[in-house]
Amino acid sequence: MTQNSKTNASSASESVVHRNQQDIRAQNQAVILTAAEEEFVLKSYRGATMQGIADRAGLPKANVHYYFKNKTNLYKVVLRAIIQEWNDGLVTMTVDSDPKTVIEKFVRTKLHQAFANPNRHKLFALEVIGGAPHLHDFMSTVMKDWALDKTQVMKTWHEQGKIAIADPLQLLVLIWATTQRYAEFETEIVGLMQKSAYDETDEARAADFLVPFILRGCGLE
Amino acid sequence: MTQNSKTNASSASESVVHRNQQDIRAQNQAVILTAAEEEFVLKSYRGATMQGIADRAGLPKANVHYYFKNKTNLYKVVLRAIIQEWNDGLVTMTVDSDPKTVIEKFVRTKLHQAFANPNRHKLFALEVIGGAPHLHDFMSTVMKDWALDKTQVMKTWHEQGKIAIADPLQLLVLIWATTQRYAEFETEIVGLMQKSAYDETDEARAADFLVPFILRGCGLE
DNA sequence: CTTAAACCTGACCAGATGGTCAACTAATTT
DNA sequence: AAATTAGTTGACCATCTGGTCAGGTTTAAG
Repeated sequence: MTQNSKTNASSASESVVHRNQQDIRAQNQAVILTAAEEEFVLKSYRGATMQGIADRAGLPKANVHYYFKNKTNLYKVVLRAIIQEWNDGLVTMTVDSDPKTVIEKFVRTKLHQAFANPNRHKLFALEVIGGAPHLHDFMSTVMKDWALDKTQVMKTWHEQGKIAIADPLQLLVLIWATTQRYAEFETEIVGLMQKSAYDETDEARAADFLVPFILRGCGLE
Repeated sequence: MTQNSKTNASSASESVVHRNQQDIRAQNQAVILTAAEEEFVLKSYRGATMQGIADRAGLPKANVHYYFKNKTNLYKVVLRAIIQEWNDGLVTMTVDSDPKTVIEKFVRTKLHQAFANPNRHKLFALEVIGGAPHLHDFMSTVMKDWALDKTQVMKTWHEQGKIAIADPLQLLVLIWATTQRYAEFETEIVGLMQKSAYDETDEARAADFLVPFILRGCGLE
């Protein structure tokens, strides 16, 4: 796959097709970012090498440096994609929202992201486990504000008797844990399922289990 | 803390107290292992340096090599402690067991381990996320056998109408995810709780939330 | 008290890795 | 089609790090 884009490029140039510079930039950057994501997940920050990323991308190492100043910069760009995805997965919830609807949508959204982009979730997890050295700022501002706002809403729901959860932060942690787990622990779960990779049905199977389970846990449904 | 044991050792030698060799071995190995666990969690395998581990242990680098042949060997010893703890946390469950009792005990045991030894759980998670290169053998034998045996028991429970879970593997994943999360994502959770570390009440708070939630989710209680 | 065994450590080395650069080719502009 | 800008890359280097080792000190055994 990664190899392909290189092969394609060469065969294309044989037929004297000139890629315009915008495409060259976009393509190469994309290939490098994907390669970097894989390498960082597999080897973690220090274990990942620029040479390894270059090999995965099918480009010479110096070319990687041409597009991304240095290793730390490349890593930061990868992290930015994670934060972007996190923001996209937000769900609006106010005291007037229907708890059941909101919670179900939240679980499904997070679960879908986990299956769609496991590597990003793995990378996020690696960061947090290692003390979030590069995400500390994001976590203590954007994420914290969002979380505290939402727990406040859920606390109100509880006071109104709409939900059986007295400590909403615990629920938030549980939902993140259960959904993201499918991405982070892909290796383990896939192994226990006796297969070599998730198939198209696994996200649905997880959702079918998780959604009713969590709603029941919340005293809904 | 780590620093202390060095300071203590020096001040002890001032008062001409001779540590016997068995104690020396045991103490130094213990200090090094703790230091290694921290360093490996914080920096991951490749990022951890023997010098860094030595500094944390308050010993010269060459001394670390004296007790543990090399970096890989030291890492393997640390991993062995993880597997040991995993085995200790097993719960016996047969088709005749009471689901509610067994599940509650399992959750509490895992949760207690998570709070008691967060670093080990973080290290385990780092391994799995990175594709479990060093735990592959353990996961595809011991862990798999145990998990498949237990899902079989739970499947029988379901057929007997004792439990509302049709897909026990999903439940197993959920329990692992929710309990271990408190260790793995310590940084994040502690931050959201607006404190700098877990206090004595947090394990109980997690258990009070998790146990009823999961039992309700299983259709018990 | 002598000898042996275990422990300790500063100094050193070889290999790996991030990063640079000069010379080159390809695309774009004028 | 000349000039300019963008992309490409092999070769090179400084630094970091795992690992070794010789010569030392401390503890234990005879």
